[in-house]
Amino acid sequence: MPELPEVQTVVNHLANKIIGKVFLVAQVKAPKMVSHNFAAQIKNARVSGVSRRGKMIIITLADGRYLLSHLKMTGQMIYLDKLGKASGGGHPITFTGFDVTKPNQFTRIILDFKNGGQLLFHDIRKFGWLKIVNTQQFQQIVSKYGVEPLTQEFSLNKFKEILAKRPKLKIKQFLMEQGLIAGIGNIYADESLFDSSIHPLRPAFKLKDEEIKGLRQSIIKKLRQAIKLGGTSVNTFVSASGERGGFVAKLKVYQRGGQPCLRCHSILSKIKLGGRGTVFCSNCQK
DNA sequence: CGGGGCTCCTGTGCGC
DNA sequence: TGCGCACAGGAGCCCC
Repeated sequence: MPELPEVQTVVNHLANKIIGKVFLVAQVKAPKMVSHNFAAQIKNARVSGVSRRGKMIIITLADGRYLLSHLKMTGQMIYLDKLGKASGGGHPITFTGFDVTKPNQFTRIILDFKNGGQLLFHDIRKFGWLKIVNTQQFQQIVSKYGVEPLTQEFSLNKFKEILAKRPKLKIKQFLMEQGLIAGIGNIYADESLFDSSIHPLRPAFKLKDEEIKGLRQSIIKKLRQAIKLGGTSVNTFVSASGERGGFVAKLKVYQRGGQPCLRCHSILSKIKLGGRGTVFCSNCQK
């Protein structure tokens, strides 16, 4: 599922392709996934920027509005050039037997640009969305996100400060709380906790200074590593050019429940925490 | 506040 | 072979 590194990967690709382009027509095959009157509102809008806040994709429009999108679990945004090819040099890949670099049965929204080029929004489960908002709505949405972990703002002091806001929350759930830290989901929460040897059920206020320091470093390290490798392709993630991510080979605990810990060879535990699968090593995460 | 559960949705993989 | 079901889970929502 797309988290900060995967969304950043998509944003990086899109930024190179669609800035300056003007939307022409929207084909909305799944009306629930878009905001009211979407097709009419997107028409003739010019893209002036592509960025990210947490796991949300922000496409800035030249007229002051914003096209926002969330990939949720299985969303994909694919850019096709005027020849209908997914540029970026990626090899075409398939998932559930379908080529993601062309429209298929999971293509929920197609946005055509003037003078060629298309943006495809694929989503098997239809949890993802696209919406157009004005400046005021945008400010309100963005203000609900917590600190960006890959910015200078995410200092050790800042981390301690936000941990103190929710002292009783289990550290894994804390890490996934978008209003506290933006962009971490199930994969990077589990991986960061393993990397820093911290048990996912520890209450935030019980972390020692050294552990907080280590966890912060692990979060930054894992997110940066994943961005460098183009994200993690668990299930259906692909970049905007349809490529799979390379971080999947670096996963140490995620989806490895019941398998040996790569550090101490104990069998990794798997539990449910807040409805989410959580894998950790009960021997080396304390 | 924390915790639990439900909801949206659909493909996959299991047991029988 | 095919049916039924648990599971995957981001995030909003509800209730206790």
